[in-house]
Amino acid sequence: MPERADAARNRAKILAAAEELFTARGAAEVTMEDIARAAGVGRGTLYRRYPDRAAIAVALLDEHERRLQEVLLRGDPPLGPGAPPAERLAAFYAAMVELLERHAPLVLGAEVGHSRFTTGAYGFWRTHVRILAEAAGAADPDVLADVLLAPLAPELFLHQTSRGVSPERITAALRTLAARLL
Amino acid sequence: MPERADAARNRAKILAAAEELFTARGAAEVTMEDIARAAGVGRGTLYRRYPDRAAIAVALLDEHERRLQEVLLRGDPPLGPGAPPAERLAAFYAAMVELLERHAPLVLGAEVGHSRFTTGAYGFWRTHVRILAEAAGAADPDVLADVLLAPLAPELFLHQTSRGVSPERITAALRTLAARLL
DNA sequence: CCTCAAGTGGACACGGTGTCCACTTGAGTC
DNA sequence: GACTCAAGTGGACACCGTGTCCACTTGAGG
Repeated sequence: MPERADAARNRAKILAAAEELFTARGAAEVTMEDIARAAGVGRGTLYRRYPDRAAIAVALLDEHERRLQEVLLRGDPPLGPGAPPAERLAAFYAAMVELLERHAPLVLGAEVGHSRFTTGAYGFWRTHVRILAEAAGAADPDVLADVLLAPLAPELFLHQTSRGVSPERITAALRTLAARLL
Repeated sequence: MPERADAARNRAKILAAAEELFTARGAAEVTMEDIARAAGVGRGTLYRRYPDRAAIAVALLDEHERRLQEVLLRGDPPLGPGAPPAERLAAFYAAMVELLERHAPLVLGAEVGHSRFTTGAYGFWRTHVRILAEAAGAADPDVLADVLLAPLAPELFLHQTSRGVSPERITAALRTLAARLL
């Protein structure tokens, strides 16, 4: 059965309020109660849908990530299939940096707790990179995939940019990483 | 003025109790109150020295890290000065993986909050790696240093080992990383 | 208009945090 | 060995965020 009209309205209010708060203050500084109040909704209503902040951040990110995942699977090269692995990896890095740039607070919010590696998205990125590593004939692609994804950790991205490092420099460094390793 | 005798005794009790609890349950599952009780000490006494769990974990790690830092600065090659950058980086990776293997719960505990990059130790590792990158003539060593350190994130290490990846495989993957990039 | 399941919201109990302050204890002094 | 007092101690307290629970409201289909 479909969602009731008022429920859908509240879901939208919650997501809008949460996105606003996350980007304004950073996910760590936002409580469930803040979100409920900002959305004009009771705490019970909030918990009915989202067990914690991470779930809300994941919901907010979902759309953006899905789009990138789609392109990786079926888009044009070099992001999509067709280009040599090293170039595809470099393109993937560039896309991820851009995603971090736009949604870093959300990505970080999605990792409340220790969720980073257990989230569905990480599994997807991991598989993608592992397949690239395999295609390039790398030794132990399974471990290499994690190593290649490590520099995309959102805390690192935030730390670098807060130190004044531009996203472009990060992308450039990752491009050489891709070129050297695959 | 030096520390009073009872104070020193309590500090020792606190550190011993904390180390035990951290390794037994993982830092996230240990409260300040747990530590105080296990050490047979009041909460006030605990807070007098350590504002939070991270401070305790840092104190516990300090000794181990100092030893490695000493070797990096003044030990024999390839860890110490003298060997080519790529080899020194590989040796550093191996030493860090070993340190993670032995003290992963502590390293993770030391990162409660977002401290990873603001801790003194990270700065040291970062400088070390940056100098190696410079010596190897890499472009933008400043950014590369962070990228090269990213695969040593303790959460990643724990995730990998919990998936059944042996520390040796991790070290091997990092060795090729070092060889290719410097 | 009626019904009832879906949805709502706030009260509540719980657990951890960090502070505060009255008390105790150790170490120098004579 | 008694005296002094700053350093050190510990537990009571107030606060905050979490997650649950349940009596009430609301919307959609008959």
